[in-house]
Amino acid sequence: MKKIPLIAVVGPTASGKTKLAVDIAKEFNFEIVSFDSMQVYKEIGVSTAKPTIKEMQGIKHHLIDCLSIDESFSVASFCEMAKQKVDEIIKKGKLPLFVGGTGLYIDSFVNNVDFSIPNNDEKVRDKIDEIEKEKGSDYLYELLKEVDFKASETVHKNNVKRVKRALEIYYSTGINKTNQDKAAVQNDSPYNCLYLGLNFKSREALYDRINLRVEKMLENGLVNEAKAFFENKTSKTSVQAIGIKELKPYLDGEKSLDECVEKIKQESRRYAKRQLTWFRRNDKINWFYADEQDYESLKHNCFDLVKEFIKEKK
RNA sequence: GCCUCUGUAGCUCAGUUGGUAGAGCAGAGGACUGAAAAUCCUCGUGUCGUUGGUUCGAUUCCGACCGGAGGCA
Repeated sequence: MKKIPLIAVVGPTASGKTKLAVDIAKEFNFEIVSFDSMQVYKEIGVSTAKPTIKEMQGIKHHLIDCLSIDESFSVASFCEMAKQKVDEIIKKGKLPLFVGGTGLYIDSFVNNVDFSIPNNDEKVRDKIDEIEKEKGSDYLYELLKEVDFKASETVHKNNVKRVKRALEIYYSTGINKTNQDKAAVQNDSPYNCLYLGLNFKSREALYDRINLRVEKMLENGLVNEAKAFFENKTSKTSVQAIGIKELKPYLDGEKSLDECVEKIKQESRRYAKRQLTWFRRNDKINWFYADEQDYESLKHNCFDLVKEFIKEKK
């Protein structure tokens, strides 16, 4: 069967993905689908560096502003929503252009990971938390060894969040994580993805951009956005947003604004580093370095790859 | 000007009763399948301010000098 072509612009935060994506979408009449765990939230736009209406330049953007901060989000929901969007776009005779920074999301979608078996259960999770309180996290790890020895070898003992998740999978379905993972990736993917990776040869250059962008966020009302955020009901997903959570001590009068802003910059830099670690292991990514060539030539190099990619598919 | 304290990893500081040193943070690399902007793992050689002296041997003791903080004038 012929595979559905997808194009994805990936890269660390502040590398310039938004602009490049819009330019590509304009050139080829694509619709943009965001794969970003935070840009889905309506109420937070400054901290998430969401594209403005002006930056979108009339290009249709999907999976931005579709949730409220009191709703939680997950890879599974993402894949479900993205599938719907991709189907719609294909039906229109167009192609989707994925843009974002949440590597897990795009890879899970492209590889068609199966999330159809529900294996998350609040009650089970509460029960596990209770066991942890009574007997400690080392005990949880011992349980995991019994239930899923292979997972206990992969998941580090100190990574309590993952230990708990593996136990949750087993206790809510009766099938352990190792076996479920195996089944989830068995399906052949209906997609063929062209990855365009945006990065900087100089880490320092990337970090300079990040720092500068945080300053711009402040000018654009980051503090007010954070203030409003904490006045509302939030979810365990949305509270993770960098740029918001770091301002809490300032809003509570515990730390100076400067201290908190420094923290935002630092957390953003670390986030960029983690993103790079994730993307680097994907050898399908075609990397472009924004500090090695000027934007116009970079853009045209991307256009060439895209042109070739969609020609093959016809 | 005199007195006291202080100068050790990018930062904050331990430490060596004299045998050339180690934590936290920062930083780098890595892992990652329903919270992923999260969570976790690994990695520490630096003229121990400079310069003389004592000593087999000094970052450690002594002197001088140069920074920094405080006190007295």
